[in-house]
Amino acid sequence: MAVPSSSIPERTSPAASPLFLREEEVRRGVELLYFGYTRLTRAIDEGLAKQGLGRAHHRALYFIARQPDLSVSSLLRILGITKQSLGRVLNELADRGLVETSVGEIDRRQKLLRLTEAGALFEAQLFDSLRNSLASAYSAAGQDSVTGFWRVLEGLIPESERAMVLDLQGISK
Amino acid sequence: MAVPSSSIPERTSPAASPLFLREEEVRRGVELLYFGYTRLTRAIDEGLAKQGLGRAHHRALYFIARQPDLSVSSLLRILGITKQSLGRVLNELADRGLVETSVGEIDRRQKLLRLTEAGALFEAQLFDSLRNSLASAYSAAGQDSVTGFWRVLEGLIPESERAMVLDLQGISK
DNA sequence: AAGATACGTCAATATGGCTGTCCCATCTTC
DNA sequence: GAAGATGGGACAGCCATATTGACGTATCTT
Repeated sequence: MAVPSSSIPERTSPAASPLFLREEEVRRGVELLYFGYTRLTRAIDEGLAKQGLGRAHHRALYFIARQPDLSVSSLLRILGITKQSLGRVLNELADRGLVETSVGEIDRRQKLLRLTEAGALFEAQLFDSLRNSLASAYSAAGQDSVTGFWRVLEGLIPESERAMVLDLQGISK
Repeated sequence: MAVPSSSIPERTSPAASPLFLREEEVRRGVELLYFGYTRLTRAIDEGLAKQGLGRAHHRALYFIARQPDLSVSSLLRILGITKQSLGRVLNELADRGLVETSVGEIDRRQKLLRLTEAGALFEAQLFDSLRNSLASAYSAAGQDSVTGFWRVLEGLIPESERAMVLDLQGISK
């Protein structure tokens, strides 16, 4: 048994005490999440590299595609990075003609972000790669598994942020 | 509907054609994976920052804890990074007295890695944070969901690498 | 003895974050 | 209408983590 497990009572069954899991169940989740997540993004990295872009650019493209005309501050809230970091990314995307902005109608201080035609095409290409990966994983696992997959992941997101994520998905819960 | 979805026939039901998912199901998976994964690691980042370490160090500590006396090349294979990158990380961990090495008995060229007592203690602390997060997500979702969660994630890992991951977990499948 | 392998190291480079500071335009409030 | 809050942008410098390429040494295999 691995050294750091010494303090964990392995005899405790998860059914008896669901908040004190056996180490193997935790490690399995951690590892599958790590490898699953990195493999999902790996395919995309190649497409991005061809354009001299990185994962940060994809995240911006992705969420702009998801919610056209969202404001810079909304995107900042979603990504959880600083204004400066996002600023660089957005400038690079604008330089390449993938993203364009317009002045907010309600609040003229706001800049609303959306993809150009080229940007939408590029994002769609990257999205295809995500769809292919997820489609094969979903169909190999079956619909019930997919629901469980979603449920567990939702539980990993702190209460305070869960609403934001579900909002993105149009879940008004 | 988001711009890049234009090429996706939303009418196609996933049951009829599981390999051509509706966009919303893909986006939901992508987003939950992104937010779930980053939130899981966020808690750990704080503990690491106190010691002046980063996520890369944690990954090394984690897998060394998981398989004491594993070789440098095994760790390289698991992490999928370059020798140079790992070298720096291991040196920093050794400098802080968290990791120690021994010469391989079978093959004296190998260096076998394991945690010192301090290293094991530190890794156990970080692991606690992982266990807490996963425990609450698992128990909120229920055992069936957890199984589905695992199944989908396994499907995200390419065939060629799946054996390596399952090996870690003692699944000889 | 020759070649492959395990490991380490020097050097340069890229990416994507961060902090701190300062600025301007616009909206809100008093 | 002035004061302050807010949305957005920009400059400078720093840090962590990864990369490539080249080279060196000890050890194992053939």
